[in-house]
Amino acid sequence: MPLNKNKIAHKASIRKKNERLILNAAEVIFAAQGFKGTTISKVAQQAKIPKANIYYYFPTKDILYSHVIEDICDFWLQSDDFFDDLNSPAEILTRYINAKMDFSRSRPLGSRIWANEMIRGAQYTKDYVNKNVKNWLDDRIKIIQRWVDNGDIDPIDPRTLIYMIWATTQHYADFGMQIKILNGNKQLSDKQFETAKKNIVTIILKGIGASNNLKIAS
Amino acid sequence: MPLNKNKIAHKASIRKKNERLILNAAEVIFAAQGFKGTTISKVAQQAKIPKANIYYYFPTKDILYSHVIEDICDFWLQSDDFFDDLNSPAEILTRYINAKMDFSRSRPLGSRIWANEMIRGAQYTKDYVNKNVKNWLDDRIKIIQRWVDNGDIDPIDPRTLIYMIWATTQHYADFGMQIKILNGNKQLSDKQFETAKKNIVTIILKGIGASNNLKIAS
DNA sequence: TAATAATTCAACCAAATGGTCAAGAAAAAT
DNA sequence: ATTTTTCTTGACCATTTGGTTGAATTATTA
Repeated sequence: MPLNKNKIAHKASIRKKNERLILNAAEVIFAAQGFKGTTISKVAQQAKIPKANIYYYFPTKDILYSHVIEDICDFWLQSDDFFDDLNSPAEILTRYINAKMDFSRSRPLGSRIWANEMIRGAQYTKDYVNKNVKNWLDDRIKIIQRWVDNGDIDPIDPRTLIYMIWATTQHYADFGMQIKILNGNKQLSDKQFETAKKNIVTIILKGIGASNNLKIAS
Repeated sequence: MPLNKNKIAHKASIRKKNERLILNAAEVIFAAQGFKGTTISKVAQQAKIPKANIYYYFPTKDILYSHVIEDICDFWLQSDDFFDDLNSPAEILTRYINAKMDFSRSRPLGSRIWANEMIRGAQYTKDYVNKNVKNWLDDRIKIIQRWVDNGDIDPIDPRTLIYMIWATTQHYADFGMQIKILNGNKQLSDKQFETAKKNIVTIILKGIGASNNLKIAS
């Protein structure tokens, strides 16, 4: 039955396609309006399908929201991989900061939804933070602590460093509007954004004493 | 008419007292639930007064919200004063960062409401950012640029530095719940918080080359 | 082709919510 | 003491919103 695979693939494709359509639309609305501010009608409008259709794929608003959150978490696991343990502190941190900055620019919506979640008390994300994020963080803390113990970098608190990187990089997504207004109501140009990236990397690397063997970007 | 002053004072006091009561309650709810998630009933419950009473002092939810925002802005003008131009870069930035960190710890609600505002596109705050915040920022940029030109600090982009400080310090307010969960579900202790403050100051000062003539905190 | 399963969608419903009102209680002014 | 003003509050209303239903349409299978 060589057709079987195709049939299944096609069957799944209508559902998958529509789920994706709805999730993308929902991401836009949740990011801009928050959980309560998001109505299924607005999502439907954004997705250009009738409202009842959304309920066909996602039985409740809560379920839709958790799928959006899950989506975001899946995506973020990628950027986390940029923080490996194969290179020098300076190389690893440069890569990680740049990756997080690029995510903030190319996909700010997820970051905003996440920020909203945390502000509201991590109601839907407590478990995820408690498990995945905490594990990830604890691992990186160990890595950074090893750098400190080896004398590769200054004796800084690893946790504070990570928070600093998260805060600074995600600021460019979460506070994009503020940055835009303060930039004369113009989105940061590619050049401005690259300047920001370079400066952040430079300041942090030097700040923790990790830039010794790297040329400072001019 | 020596009583006149008293009368007015007293007259004003009932209103002022209740407005304050309501604004404080509203701040709690707006911070935790966002604009749409806040209902006047919840605010009333928080303030322990009947709902209609709130409408007596604040005719609409929007008006109540803008008063809360105004309140926050007024308060923040204080911390801005910590960034003067009378001392060395290291002293000024240390003072400013510490002040912002302390605000994040003692009054996180305002920061969260502000973050929510920015995420949602600064709908109620565009003018304020465009005027007051922008002016303040442009002034500080000039100050920092002077430091750079004088060779007091490394040649960094002043704007990026300020954003870094804002992001990092406000992270402790906005992402308080995340930080708590990642700290084993315990709020940061005073000692942990002081460690964070010290580390942030140390990393930033060294990162911009301003710590030359300051002893590094141990 | 006939039957079955998956998908679309207008119309509907109950609960929640922003906001109103009018009547009574307290305070202030005369 | 009484009139006027300010303040309080339960009851009420229109709109919005999360969610349902059932019939029509399209796709899949036998």
